[in-house]
Amino acid sequence: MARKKNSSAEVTGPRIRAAAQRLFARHGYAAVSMRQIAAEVGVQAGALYMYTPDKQSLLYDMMHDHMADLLQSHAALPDCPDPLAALEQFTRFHIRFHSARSDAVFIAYMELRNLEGENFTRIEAMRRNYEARLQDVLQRGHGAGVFRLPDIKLATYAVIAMLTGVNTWYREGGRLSLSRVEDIYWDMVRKSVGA
Amino acid sequence: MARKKNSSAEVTGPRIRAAAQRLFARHGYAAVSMRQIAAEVGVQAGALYMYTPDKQSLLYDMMHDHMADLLQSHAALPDCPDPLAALEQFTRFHIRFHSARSDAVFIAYMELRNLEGENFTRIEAMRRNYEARLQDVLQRGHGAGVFRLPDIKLATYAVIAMLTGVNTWYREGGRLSLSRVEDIYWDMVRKSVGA
DNA sequence: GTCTATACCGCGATAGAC
DNA sequence: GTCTATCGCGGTATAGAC
Repeated sequence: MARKKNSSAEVTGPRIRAAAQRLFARHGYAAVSMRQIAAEVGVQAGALYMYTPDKQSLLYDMMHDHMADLLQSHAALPDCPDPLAALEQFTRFHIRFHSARSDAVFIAYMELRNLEGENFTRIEAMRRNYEARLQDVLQRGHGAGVFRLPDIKLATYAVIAMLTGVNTWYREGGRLSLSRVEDIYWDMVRKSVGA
Repeated sequence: MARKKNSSAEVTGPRIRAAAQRLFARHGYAAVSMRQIAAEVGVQAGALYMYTPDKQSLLYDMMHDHMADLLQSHAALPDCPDPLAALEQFTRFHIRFHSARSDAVFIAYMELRNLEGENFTRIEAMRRNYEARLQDVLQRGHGAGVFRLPDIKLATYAVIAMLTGVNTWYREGGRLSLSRVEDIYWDMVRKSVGA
């Protein structure tokens, strides 16, 4: 196409989304104003409305993109017929994927209640989809006698909560490398399901 | 004392705090207005300022009271010299205490970033104090050879995250009684620390 | 495509009547 | 102790110039 490259139109949209994500993660959706986002990008507040119909869409779109990326990336993993290998794969994938996107993850968990109507329903469904994939692994392992689980549903919640908790304290360049963190959590997850 | 009972002054204060807690938990501190709180109580917005100097104090006070209650209730538990018994005690205490106060717990975890200056520092210190008590138990058990832990600090984070996760799904009158939930989580916690 | 200007609203907080 | 009225500010979103 003969479209001009580096036109500011092609660059301002992504910059707005990036600034919004950073600010929403830091201060919370409700506490961030359109004026703040505009200032961060270096445009006037009115100019934002060339790129988003409103503030709510800014939130919904970033949450949707994040969840779609999560589901797609997880689906792209190689098949693991062995439940133990599948659980290890899930554990390492979850930690690695989430640690690389701390702002988006934080927003996805904290700002659900600020989604209006249909928006909430759609994101919630994607989250349940993801959790169901872990539950399938646990169910398979339980059926095969590889795991010893008092309750599949609660084990799913427990493992997800444990893994997602990594994001509350992990910072790059800290005491432990990410792959060491993966190792340690995998050890605890494996034990917790009785494998 | 000859003070009149049921004067509205003795009743309005607590009602304001209760309404604020309910609304903050449901919609988030930043999204709730003083007018909404007043409407919930059935007074005008201006009347709130007889009971709180400002909106921020409303948030800080409820978080402080919650954390103080948590620390005091935990300190009141009987001593457990045996690390395994101590970990079971902590597990059951945490689940039971938190499930009975879901609004306060939700606020304590979600609204930390809306505390200004000193307020943040003080609440954060109380939270670290509570987590240190779990870490002590794990440390003792590790030293005694009762637990097998790859990393004490991460195990603390993992157990806290797992247990606090109960609040995201547990509802009274659901499929499982609270003491059954305690049993199931205790089973997973015990296994995860290698006991 | 971005600006300035602005409409319109609701915010936290205060003052003074009752 | 609660009301009404109001201040000053900043919110989202839009209109029209450039």
